[in-house]
Amino acid sequence: MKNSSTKEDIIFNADQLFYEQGYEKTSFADIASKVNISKGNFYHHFKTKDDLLKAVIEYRLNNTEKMLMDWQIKGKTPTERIQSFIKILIRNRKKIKLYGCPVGTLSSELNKLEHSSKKEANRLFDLFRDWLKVQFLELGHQEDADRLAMHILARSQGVAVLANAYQDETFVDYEVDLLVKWVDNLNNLTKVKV
Amino acid sequence: MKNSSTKEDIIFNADQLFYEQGYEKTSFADIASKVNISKGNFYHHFKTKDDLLKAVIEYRLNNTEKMLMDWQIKGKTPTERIQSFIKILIRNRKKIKLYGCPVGTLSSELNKLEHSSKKEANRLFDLFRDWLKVQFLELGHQEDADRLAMHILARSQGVAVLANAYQDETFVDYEVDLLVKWVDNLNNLTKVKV
DNA sequence: GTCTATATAATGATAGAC
DNA sequence: GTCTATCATTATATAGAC
Repeated sequence: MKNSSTKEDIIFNADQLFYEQGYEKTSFADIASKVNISKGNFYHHFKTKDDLLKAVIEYRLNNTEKMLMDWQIKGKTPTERIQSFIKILIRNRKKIKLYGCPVGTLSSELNKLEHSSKKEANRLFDLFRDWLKVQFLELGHQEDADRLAMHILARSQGVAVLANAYQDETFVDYEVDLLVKWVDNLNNLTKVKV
Repeated sequence: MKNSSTKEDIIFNADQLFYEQGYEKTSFADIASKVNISKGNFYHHFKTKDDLLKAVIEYRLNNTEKMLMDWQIKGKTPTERIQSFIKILIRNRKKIKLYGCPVGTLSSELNKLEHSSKKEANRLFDLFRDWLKVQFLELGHQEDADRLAMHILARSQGVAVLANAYQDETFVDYEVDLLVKWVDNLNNLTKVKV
């Protein structure tokens, strides 16, 4: 495990650079200089740049899974858990303002590149989608749980795109309020139904 | 005007390629082959690639302005006009599914590249934002016309990102329905108020 | 495992003939 | 205005010494 530290360093820094600059724009030279290794050393750990991307996506998938499990434990009700998701826009708004959503922007880029890893990158969306769906199912939305999950995902993506375009953090706050109210409203309707 | 045809050809094809593949990924070779000119000829019309990007953005700005003026004339009420905007998601859903929103994806890419033209690219958002704001003002939303404009812009962007990620056109239809209902509801509330 | 040196291909860009 | 070279630079990737 000791000698895997450089590999982890590469993944960690590539993850950041891919987010901040985009995958295409980020060169091995960029990463090598940030990790403080030579470009040659690189290829001992990853055969190609695509290979590195795969590792970064896997890293992100793991981190996301951990985060979702954490939310699952800490939120006492589905509504509370959904709000953990919504509030991520607030928690990360500084980075979202600067670089957009890491999931959405990578997806957009890889889709345009027709990149072989685009499917894997979109699995990041699946993690959120499936997790949200579970919450809506618990709230009693048997019929449209997936639709509601997609809706809330789309709303979040839209907020990220515009916060990034306008470099505007306060816009995030306002839209998050709207989303929270939307969830509360859903919850109330459900309670009335039941 | 006759000899400007090649220049226009370049802009027209670059516009498409920047949308489909992204700005960074699209090379002069790509464009030259599509326009059927040599790479050398290129530099007679544009000094640099950045220069070409500026021309493409200007081209898009002009087209967008024309489209908005057209909607302004053809829509008889603000609600009808806002729906022209929303329905663009339906009209362009095939391309949105494949490449996302041309405005949003260019904005995201240029923001990550810290490109000198990012401000100009974001003016595309401004055109829609200002136009939508006018409609909401006419609907009587003096206080929050801009907020409503941003909200509807964000919703549209979110739909585009997810339709692209999931290569799903039907999702667009569903979200467009929700948006239309949202506008109708606003309109009714306004009428009641007045 | 890490380095230096290098191969190779593609990119944006230029020079100059026609 | 368009073409055919060609250049300089950068990118991914490899070879081989340590």
